[in-house]
Amino acid sequence: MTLPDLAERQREILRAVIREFITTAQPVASGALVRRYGLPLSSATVRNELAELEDLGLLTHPHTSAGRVPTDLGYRFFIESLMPDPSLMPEEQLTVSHQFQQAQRDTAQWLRLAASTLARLSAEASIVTPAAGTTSVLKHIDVVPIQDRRVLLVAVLEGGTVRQQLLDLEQPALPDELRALGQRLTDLHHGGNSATIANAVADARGAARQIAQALSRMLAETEAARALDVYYDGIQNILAQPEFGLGDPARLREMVALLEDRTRVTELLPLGIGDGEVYIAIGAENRVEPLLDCSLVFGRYGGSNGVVGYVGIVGPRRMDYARSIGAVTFIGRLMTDLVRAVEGN
Amino acid sequence: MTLPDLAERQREILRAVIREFITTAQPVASGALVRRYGLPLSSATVRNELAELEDLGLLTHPHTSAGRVPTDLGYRFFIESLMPDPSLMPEEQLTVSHQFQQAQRDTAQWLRLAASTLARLSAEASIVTPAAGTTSVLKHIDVVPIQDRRVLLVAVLEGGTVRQQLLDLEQPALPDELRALGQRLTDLHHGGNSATIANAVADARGAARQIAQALSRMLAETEAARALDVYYDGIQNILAQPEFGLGDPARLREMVALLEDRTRVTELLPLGIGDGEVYIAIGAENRVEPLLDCSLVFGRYGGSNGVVGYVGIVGPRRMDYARSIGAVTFIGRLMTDLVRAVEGN
DNA sequence: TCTTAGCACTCTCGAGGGGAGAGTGCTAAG
DNA sequence: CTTAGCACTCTCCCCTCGAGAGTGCTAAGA
Repeated sequence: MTLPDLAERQREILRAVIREFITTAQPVASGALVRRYGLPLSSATVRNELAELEDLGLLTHPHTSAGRVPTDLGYRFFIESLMPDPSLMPEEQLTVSHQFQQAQRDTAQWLRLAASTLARLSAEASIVTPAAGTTSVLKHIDVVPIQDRRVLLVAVLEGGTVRQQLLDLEQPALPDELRALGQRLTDLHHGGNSATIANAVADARGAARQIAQALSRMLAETEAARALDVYYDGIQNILAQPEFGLGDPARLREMVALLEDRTRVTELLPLGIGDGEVYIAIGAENRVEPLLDCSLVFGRYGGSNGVVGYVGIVGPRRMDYARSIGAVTFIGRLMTDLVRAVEGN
Repeated sequence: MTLPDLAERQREILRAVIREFITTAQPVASGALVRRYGLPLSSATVRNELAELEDLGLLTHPHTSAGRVPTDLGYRFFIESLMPDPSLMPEEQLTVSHQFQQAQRDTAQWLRLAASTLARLSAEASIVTPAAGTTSVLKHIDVVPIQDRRVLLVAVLEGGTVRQQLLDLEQPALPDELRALGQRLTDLHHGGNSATIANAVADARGAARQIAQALSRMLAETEAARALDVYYDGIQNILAQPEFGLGDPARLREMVALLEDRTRVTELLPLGIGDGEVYIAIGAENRVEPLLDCSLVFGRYGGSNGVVGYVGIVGPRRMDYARSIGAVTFIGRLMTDLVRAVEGN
């Protein structure tokens, strides 16, 4: 589907239709366009242009005597060649950056903040996944004594994730011994992943062996659980959309169920896109059933060595694309900076 | 408001009305009761009894020719003296315990699992807060080198929370030095809180001083941020309730907004209750505006030394209280066990 | 005294029927 | 090429009305 060429006046009118529809959620009438956008034309002329835009597939009619509504192609055209600069206002950028700096420097909090900020900026629902590579790489291991044989394993992974796990040692150990053990294991397994650590288990004995086993399993589980570690926010914004709030409640429920089900949300991620790119799926372009009436705007962020995460927005087709793209781009950049900082690049 | 005494037949009828209303969400007719519960009575007799229950304030009428609906007092009576044993089935308990054991032993994951399990068991929305004392107490500190002057501070707190923060040291340090520093700081500040560590800052120099400052601030922030660390799940279940789905969409939105706003959710927590108790607010009994048509079922869990968290369910007045209470009690007990394990008791 | 059949009465809910209003498409004139 | 004018269409809201469900009351029966 290639995008048609349009005369400047038609571009102007299409832009106005989409702007109007985005704010009112009502089919746009020719008269309203003339009135509200001060076009130097009569409504009849506008009607002729609208009819032509409809022939080109950019607009539709809900029924004969209703105003015009953009089609998916219409939105696409808008995004490709009519949209204003989507950058956030400098003040907004500053405010958001400031919030991220003020947040405790903790990955989970950053992710939560990213999700809530995206939701607030776009007034839609947001999705954020943690940055992670395809395999988890160990950076540091620490063994914290809890009570005689019981210890807490704390593992810092490449990318800044921190994992913890309780473990009951076969033999009791003194805090100093545990400390030394943590140090030795860090030296030994630094840079290792689930597989390499599993290989090294054979060479170890006693507590070191036990911990290495636990570590290997933990890293494997981390990779498996990664898919489930998804942050979302702004479901209330979906409920506020007139097209969803007034429509079929079962459909609405399905949408929310999809967002809440962390195993399914990951189906939405545009795994193919590159850094800095923005992926946009309009309406039926995304394949997930309950979201056929929704649009997705996703960005990717991440560090150098294949460590990537996604930030995205889910809203009605009628969403403010410029704003969403601006928000996704900006938050994505912010998250990239944070990941890079933790990585040490 | 004291609860009235009822004859056995009235108790039977009230129980049937509530059971029926919970499943159908429709006003209950006298005829339907006779038909569906095999009462050895005519509908006229049941009508007389219903009228009396209404006089006692346990039931109401939406309008003259409609069936009966329980009042808040009716639900309260049901919970106090009509409800069956709320314990979950042994198989369910086993399944859930198993899931918790299988989960990675990670506090955040446990909390998430608790929220989703509660939501699934009760088919309502759930809220879970992490276990935390009124002040954060340090248990272990670790300094992980990232890149020359940049380090990652990892602090393990009493109760199993793990906090992390990036820090740029004034002077570069070797990994071994950092390791020793972590060890020294752990020995020094173990058992300390934000205030005691702040006091000790004056005595320290260089990196130790910098880290102590960061630690103190981190602990203070942790206490402040605790209120924001809330897990919820099952919003889709709220949307599935006919009383909310078909009603005012703005009202529905307010409810979801309340759940999503972590600063406000904490207003729902029954700070006064004891361990093992279950707090139940029916309808208008809870003070939070958008939830006047909802009931809350909350439990408290926690360790010995004032470290407590909350698990709860939010649903329509018409919720299955036995099931909700059973779920809250069971998950609360599970969480208590987990916290105790991390504490080392 | 308790139970129940019978019946009048009330209220909701859904279907059907205009009428107003908004908006279009077309035609013909400027 | 633009635009005024007009017939036509479709939605939406309001009204009505009948069917159905359910109650409250009364009077008869056990």
